Amino acid sequence: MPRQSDATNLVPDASLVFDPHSLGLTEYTRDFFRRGTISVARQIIGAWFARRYQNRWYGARIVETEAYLGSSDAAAHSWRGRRTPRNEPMYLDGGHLYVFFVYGMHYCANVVTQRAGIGEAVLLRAAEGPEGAPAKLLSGPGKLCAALGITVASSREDLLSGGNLRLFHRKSDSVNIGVSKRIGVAYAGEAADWPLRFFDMDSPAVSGSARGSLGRK
DNA sequence: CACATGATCGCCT
DNA sequence: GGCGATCATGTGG
Repeated sequence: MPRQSDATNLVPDASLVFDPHSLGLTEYTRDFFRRGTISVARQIIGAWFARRYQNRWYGARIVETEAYLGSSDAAAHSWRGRRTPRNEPMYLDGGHLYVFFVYGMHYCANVVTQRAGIGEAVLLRAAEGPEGAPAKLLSGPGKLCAALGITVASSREDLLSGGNLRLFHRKSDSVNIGVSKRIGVAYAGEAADWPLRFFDMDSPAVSGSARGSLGRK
């Protein structure tokens, strides 16, 4: 058995197989991701994050995100303009993926926003699989990556170059969106209280137990 | 339901 | 050397 950190291209969960085209999904344009990070974080609630693996598509509907606002945001890896080998993908053009490894065992996936050199991104925190998938299979950023088999091997990938990772949306979808402070960033001073977490209030797959002031069980 | 804790390791100071 | 954009499991109310 390989150690976890050696696993770089994992198999997605079989329950996530789906067909993007039969669902009437379309892809975003580059300009969509080059806009304000908060807008992108809100608007990709309800979008489908998809990975092609061995000629099949696996995907899940995003139900929870967080915005990370670059150099002015003490919770962001790009705080004060910091650039390291790990966070370098944050500075790619909007529409790329930034994946990092935390707590010695989990991966977290972000969609880069704004233009190259800015360093902002949206963390994908939770999603729902297609019908039939276990309700809480992707109910957390680490679980989301595990279920889709995403690791740092996918960092730097472009969601808009016809590759194996993409983001789809359906034009007419409307979602009841809740807002709260971000999870797990208590160290970040006043930025810890900024209302930058967005979630589908009607989804049972939202991570943790706190679902905002209107939280439901 | 609300905490508390252990697991585990790459990254940065 | 310390700690983290997490998760599962445990305890107690």
